[in-house]
Amino acid sequence: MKRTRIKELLNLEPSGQSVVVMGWVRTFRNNQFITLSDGSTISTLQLVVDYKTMDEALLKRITTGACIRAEGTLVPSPAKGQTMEVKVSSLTILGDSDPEKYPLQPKRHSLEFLREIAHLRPRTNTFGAVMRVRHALAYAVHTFFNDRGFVYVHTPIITGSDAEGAGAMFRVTTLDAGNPPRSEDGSVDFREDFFGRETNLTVSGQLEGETHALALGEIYTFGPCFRAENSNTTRHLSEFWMIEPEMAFYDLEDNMDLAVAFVRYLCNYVLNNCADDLAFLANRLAEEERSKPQDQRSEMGLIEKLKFVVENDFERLTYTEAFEILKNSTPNKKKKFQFPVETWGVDLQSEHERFLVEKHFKKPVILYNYPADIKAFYMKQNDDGCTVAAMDVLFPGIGEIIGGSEREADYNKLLNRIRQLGLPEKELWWYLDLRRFGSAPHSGFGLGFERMMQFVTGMTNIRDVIPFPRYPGNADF
RNA sequence: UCCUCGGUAGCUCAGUCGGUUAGAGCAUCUGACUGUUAAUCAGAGGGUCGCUGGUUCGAGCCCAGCCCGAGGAGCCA
Repeated sequence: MKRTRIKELLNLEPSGQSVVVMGWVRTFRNNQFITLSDGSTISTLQLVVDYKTMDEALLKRITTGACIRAEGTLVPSPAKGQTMEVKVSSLTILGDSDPEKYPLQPKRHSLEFLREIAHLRPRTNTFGAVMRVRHALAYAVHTFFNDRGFVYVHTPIITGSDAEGAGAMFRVTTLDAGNPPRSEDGSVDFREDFFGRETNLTVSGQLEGETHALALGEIYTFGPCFRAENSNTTRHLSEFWMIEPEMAFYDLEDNMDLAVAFVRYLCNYVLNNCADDLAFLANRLAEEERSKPQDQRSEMGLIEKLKFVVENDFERLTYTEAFEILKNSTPNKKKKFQFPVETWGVDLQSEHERFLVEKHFKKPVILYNYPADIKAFYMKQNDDGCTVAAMDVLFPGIGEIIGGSEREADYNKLLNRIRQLGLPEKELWWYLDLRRFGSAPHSGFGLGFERMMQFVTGMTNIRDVIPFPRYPGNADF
């Protein structure tokens, strides 16, 4: 007989039909009741065994973590806690689990501890839910763009360009680290390396993405990015996944419209397709909030937060408008900010973004038209001569979830900026070529997939929304 | 990288002013019970107090250095 997954089984009418289930034992109570999980859903299935007739040696092997196959009949449950259960007629141990050594106990574990056993944490309720939501969110990304006629472009993971300056890069090399070939001046001779030049892991697919936007119209990338920054925070990873749409003929406003529609779609998709996992995560978050001091608790629960994003418009304002609000804000006047807001042009700190999003507007905020000096070289220079057509989408608790801009389409303006900043003009020849041959106004943005995951799941540490987090000092598993 | 806090049993933690044999709950094991819901009851085992050095008659506790973890900051998505 074929196995039925718990998710499907729970939709059946229990009427004594024969079923086969397989999964992992969560708890075994009273020598009779097995709580079984097979990962298909957050819900577990209760199996009932007859300890009087079952072989005692087999009974002893039903332990937390063991993998079993059970055959029996699906019947309504006489007790509270579940609507149906399986009366087991035969049970096989597929994989034993030594209870003295299995690290997961039927109790609450700290997320820090679970990070140390990242190979086993998907067996917990929390990480099971997170990973199912992660799948749904990734799927939603593709359906959103596919429905709108965007082309999914695979930009390179190994890259020769080190021009974007989005952060320190990881070198890719096959040279002997202990004894690399040297040039006459003593420096490492990368001409001898695998690609005949210095190569790194990509920090962003944007520049390559633009090449295809200026050929196919609307494209997006969705792949891993790598940054060798020594960042130790709850919202940074050395290896993370980023989604970067790039659209020909979009101006900054079109870009913002798309970003809002995108984020809304993702929230709505998860609300509609992950209800049970979301309910679990919402409850988890609520419990966590309860242990916080009152002034640090968030006003909305997880599900309300997602609905809020779906139903409400984001606040859009320019950097200059935000600057004025911050300058005249109570915390600034009372010198409560660690970094006071006084002169136009300063980069906004986390505390300022937080104030705008969490205190002043109390909703997601889009800031645009930033001072050119604090933004990247490729952004469209505005006519005012001092700002660029950049936009950042700021979310409560997470900060910047999207960063984007209209791109500079004018060859000379772009070249001047590259020279001004002393960037490697020669390396960027192909990027400049896009402006030499049939240049077009175009825009795009990058959405940090894990940051979106944080928002959607309510997990506060980014290391807990990716299966195997990489961060400084940690690349286990 | 900087700031703050932390590291005590498998897990989560307590440990007073530096003072006898380092504790609890859960987990595990043994027995009892047998319609349980992180089952319950009784009992048992389980410790390099992060590491190294120092102060002291005496250090889990004080000092120094190092390692590891968390939160915040910077960088950013």
